[in-house]
Amino acid sequence: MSANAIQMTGRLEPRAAWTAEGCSLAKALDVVRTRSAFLILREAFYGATRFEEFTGRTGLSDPVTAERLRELTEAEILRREPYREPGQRTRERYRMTDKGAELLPVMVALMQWGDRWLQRRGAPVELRHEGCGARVHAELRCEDDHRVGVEELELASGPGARRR
Amino acid sequence: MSANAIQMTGRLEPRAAWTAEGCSLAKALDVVRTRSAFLILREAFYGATRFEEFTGRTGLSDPVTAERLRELTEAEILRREPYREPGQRTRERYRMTDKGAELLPVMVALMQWGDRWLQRRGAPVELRHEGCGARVHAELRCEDDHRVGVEELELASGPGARRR
DNA sequence: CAGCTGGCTTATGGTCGGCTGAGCCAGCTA
DNA sequence: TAGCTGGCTCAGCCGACCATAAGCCAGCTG
Repeated sequence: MSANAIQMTGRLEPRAAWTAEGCSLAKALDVVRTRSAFLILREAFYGATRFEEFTGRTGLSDPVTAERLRELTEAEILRREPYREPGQRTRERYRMTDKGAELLPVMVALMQWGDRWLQRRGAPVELRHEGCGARVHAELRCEDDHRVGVEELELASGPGARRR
Repeated sequence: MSANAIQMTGRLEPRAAWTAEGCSLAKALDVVRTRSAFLILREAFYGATRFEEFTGRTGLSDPVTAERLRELTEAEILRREPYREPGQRTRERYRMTDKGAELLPVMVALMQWGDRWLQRRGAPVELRHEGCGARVHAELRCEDDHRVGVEELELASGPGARRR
């Protein structure tokens, strides 16, 4: 067993007896699989709401941006809502739903991995805890609030597992 | 400003004055952008090391598996090493490097989002803390160990920012 | 009422990600 | 020596992802 692999317990042992069919990771990737979707979500977290902001800040083309916004809205990660600036006509803007907001740990985790392994001089952008000002990162915790490393993880069958 | 967006501080305000060029998230996505790469990493975390395990458990075809293993090895996320089972010839297997292991929070975060929003009956597979047995999840913390929600985040310029 | 702007859509084409099906090579086993 | 198995490679194809270039429409501003 590799040093960086997760231990198996209970009904998941032996590994040869099951596959990850119906896996939540695969399902999540079916919803947000593309680079463009991640970039649009990044900008949504950064506060972008208007079409032009999304294209301008991500460098994506108009057609891709439009298609992705449609898909993310369809998936209820973004919500379209009308708005009106003074002296302007009514337009649509895009805001994060709670479902979308819960993708934040994914984004932060990816970003910090990039900061650590792919940048020379460290993070170009840092996340800070408002008020306290300390840097923010994503980490694994158990419900008893212990910090958890790879070697301390066990896999177990959950409530959504298919019985056979 | 949307309720689910991050606040800006200091040199990052106003947002119109900067773009996320050189962003770590985009760089990370350049390394692991495909569904197949995520699935292979999932299986590597679950303990797979041999070519046949990767193809069998992910459902990916041979050519894609081979190409992805090559790319992940090239990116130093996996490491090839020779091994030999008794009465067999020497073969190669793939193991996670430390760089690869640090992608675990990304995988866990994606998986838990899928568990929460895309499954009917909850997680098919659960992660537990070895020994203590409590369920494990990914979350955001600051260096002072406070739990951090979306509305409590601030963006600031980091050491790797481009000055102009 | 002409023009401009924001927010798109349409058309076209290149590159990438994935599949199937076939073949190849090393070395063990019969 | 012939076959089998694991770990691949090669060829050919299709659909998804992304770009560029152009056009469209609503409604404000001159």
